[in-house]
Amino acid sequence: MVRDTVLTERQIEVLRLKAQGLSTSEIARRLGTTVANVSATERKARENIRRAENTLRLVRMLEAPLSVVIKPETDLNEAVREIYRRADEAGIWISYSFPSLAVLIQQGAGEKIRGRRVLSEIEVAITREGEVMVM
Amino acid sequence: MVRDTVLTERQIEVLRLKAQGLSTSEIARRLGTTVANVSATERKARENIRRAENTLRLVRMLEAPLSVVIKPETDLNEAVREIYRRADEAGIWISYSFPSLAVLIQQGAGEKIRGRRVLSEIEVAITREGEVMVM
DNA sequence: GCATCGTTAAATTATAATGTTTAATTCGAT
DNA sequence: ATCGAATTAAACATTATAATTTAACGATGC
Repeated sequence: MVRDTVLTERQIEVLRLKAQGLSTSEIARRLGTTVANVSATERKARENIRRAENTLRLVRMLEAPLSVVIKPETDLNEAVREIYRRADEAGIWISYSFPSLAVLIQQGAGEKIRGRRVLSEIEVAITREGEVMVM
Repeated sequence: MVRDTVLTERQIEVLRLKAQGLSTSEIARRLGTTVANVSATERKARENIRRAENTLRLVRMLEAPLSVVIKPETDLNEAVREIYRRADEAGIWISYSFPSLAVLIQQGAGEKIRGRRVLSEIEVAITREGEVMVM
């Protein structure tokens, strides 16, 4: 990894040629390999990019100065109120309105919330910048 | 990798405990291993995080709609003017002043520039947002 | 139907990264 | 100077990921 990224030289080369508008078969011809190979390589490259994004998000969460644990059986509205309260105590200004924060948590929690009821424990991280993330 | 990141479970665990303020030896005790092991694991974790950052920067460069190639023997000031000119043509507003752009390029180019003289070819990518990156 | 183009799956080989230990080293503070 | 805490290096076994091929599958246009 010459550039010190999570992509291999091959993956970078494929992405570069794709970005230049070349078709998969053209890239395959240039690199002297099969279309299937190029396609698979591009796929892995994009997986790695997604992983890199997830990594930075996780790190932000780990570094978050405040984490709020929502217990099972809590109502979603109560959970949101709790988050506001705790952030307030910590002197952090949440950058979301009540409804949009509720949506954010509902989506981030996935199966851990059904309707407005919290089914299993959720950990919510709040960054210094008021960003809210579900762990 | 449960969270689909470039970090391993072990690395995440070490980072989490570190973020909670535990000392290396406390973490070692908890994880049932040596201090050296924890230290090395944390180091690798941070390397991976840096790689993730570099990856996203590279991807932004690859997706950049404009790339300017600076030839050897060019004067740094001329290079900067060239970048402004080409961005202008492409309807992109460079978000840097002349001097700060010169500094940015000088730093990004490393050994490729000595003083104000470009020694070997430099490729500069310009994003839609006017961000400038040396490839 | 049948080319064309691309994606996906499975299997294999090659390559690279991880976790771990031991020992040596660095760094601050006292 | 030395004590405690942390980092680094070297070496190894283990595990994970990459690249590649072949074959099958899925669209899309004619």
